[in-house]
Amino acid sequence: MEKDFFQMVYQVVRLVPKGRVTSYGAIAAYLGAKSSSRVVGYAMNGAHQVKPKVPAHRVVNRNGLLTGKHHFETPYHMQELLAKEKIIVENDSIVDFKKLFWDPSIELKL
DNA sequence: GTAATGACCTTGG
DNA sequence: ACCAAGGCCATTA
Repeated sequence: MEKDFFQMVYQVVRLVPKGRVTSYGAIAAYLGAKSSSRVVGYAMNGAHQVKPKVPAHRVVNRNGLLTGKHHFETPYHMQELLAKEKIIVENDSIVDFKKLFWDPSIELKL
C-alpha cells in the first residue's frame, strides 16, 4: 500500500499553520503529484483513523469550498473548527481564502 | 482481472 | 463568462 503518500499528505496538513488553509492540489503539487489531487482527498478520507488526528478542516478545494465537510463527524464541526482558527466561513466557503491560503510549495519552498 | 467511485483540477465548447 | 467533459491515482466492489 502506498501509505507513504498518505503519511506525507498527513504530514503536510499537520504543518499547516493555525488560521491558515490549503488545497488538495497544493498538497499534491508539493508532493510532486499535482495530478493526484483526488488521491490527496482520498487520503483525507483515512485521516479520520490516523493518529494523531489530521486537521482536515484546514484542507479545502481550489474554490475554498468545504467540500469534505460532510465527511466529518458533523458538517458543522468543520466550520466550527475553522471558526476557532479565526477563519470566517460563509455558505460553506472560506472568506478571504486567497489570503488564508497556505501553499506548502511556497511556504515550505522545498 | 475489470469496472466504478471519489473530500479534485484543468481544459474545451 | 458559463457549462460540460476528461484525466489522474488509489481504493473498493
